Amino acid sequence: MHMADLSIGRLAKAADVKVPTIRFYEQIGLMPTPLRTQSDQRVYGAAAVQRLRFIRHARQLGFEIKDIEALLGLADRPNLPCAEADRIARSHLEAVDEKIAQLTRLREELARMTINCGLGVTADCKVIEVLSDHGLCHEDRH
Amino acid sequence: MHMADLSIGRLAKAADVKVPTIRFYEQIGLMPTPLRTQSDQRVYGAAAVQRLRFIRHARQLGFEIKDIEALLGLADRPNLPCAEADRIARSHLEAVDEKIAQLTRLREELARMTINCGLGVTADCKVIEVLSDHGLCHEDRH
DNA sequence: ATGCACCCTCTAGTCACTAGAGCATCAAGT
DNA sequence: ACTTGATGCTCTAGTGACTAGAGGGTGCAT
Repeated sequence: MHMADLSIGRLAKAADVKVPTIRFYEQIGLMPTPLRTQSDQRVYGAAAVQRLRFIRHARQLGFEIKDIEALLGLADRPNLPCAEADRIARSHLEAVDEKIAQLTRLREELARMTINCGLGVTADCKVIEVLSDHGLCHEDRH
Repeated sequence: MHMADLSIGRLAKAADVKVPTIRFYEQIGLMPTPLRTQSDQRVYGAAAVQRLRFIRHARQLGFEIKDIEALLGLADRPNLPCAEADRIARSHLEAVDEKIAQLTRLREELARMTINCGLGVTADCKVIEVLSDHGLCHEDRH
């Protein structure tokens, strides 16, 4: 065992990813199958830490695993033009913008719902009322 | 068959919900089991349209089905104080606010990633670079 | 009578994990 | 050397909210 070698638990700490998640990534082929000790325990090197951190960061940014696979493939071939990575990131950015806009509209509706509520009985409840009658809703995107 | 009665397909159109989704809601008990024709087809009345529209609107607002069940229960008992409905809506509003804040931070990082990218090769790609080295990321919430 | 849209049930798949059972192994302290 | 507790292993099944598909039956218009 090399000095820099890590058990799955240490890798998990080094990349801040849970142990079962690492095994799951291996199962779906996102992480390569590692070497094993004689007693069948996984052994990882520094490259695994790099790769797993990349994955974790991309997941936190909301990239799907398919996209991460593509990005990892690109990162491994530094001579390719980076237009593809850019395309993936830009299309993700668009999706995030759309999501923010949608959540902001939603927030307004929720705020209107709760602003005059919490004191009376259900019959006069703004929350129930707004949910019951879509015509009361000021949102026009659905 | 009453004049106002609807097949599942007509109900789907009336509430703008897909047919399999209605059957799914019935299966999990969110929609009541409807009457059937002699040939086993589901028959719905006006109440089903109301309920399904309520569900659809609440889902669009991002409420979970558990919450919707609770809200439906409250809507059926108009004499209860509406504090509970208000509590559900307010806690959902908080979650939405948090999500918007999170997505906004994320958006900034993505925008920084893509702003100088798309022209060179992968080795110089900002997207890959930022994902590879978390230290380059300005976000502090992870 | 023929076609076509609609309806039925049932199973399995999606996504990215998470939880749990049941067992083996390792590291540290006594 | 022994024990104890953390960590490791595999495997299956569950989550949420649907969605897709197989394989068939029904309703209505031409």
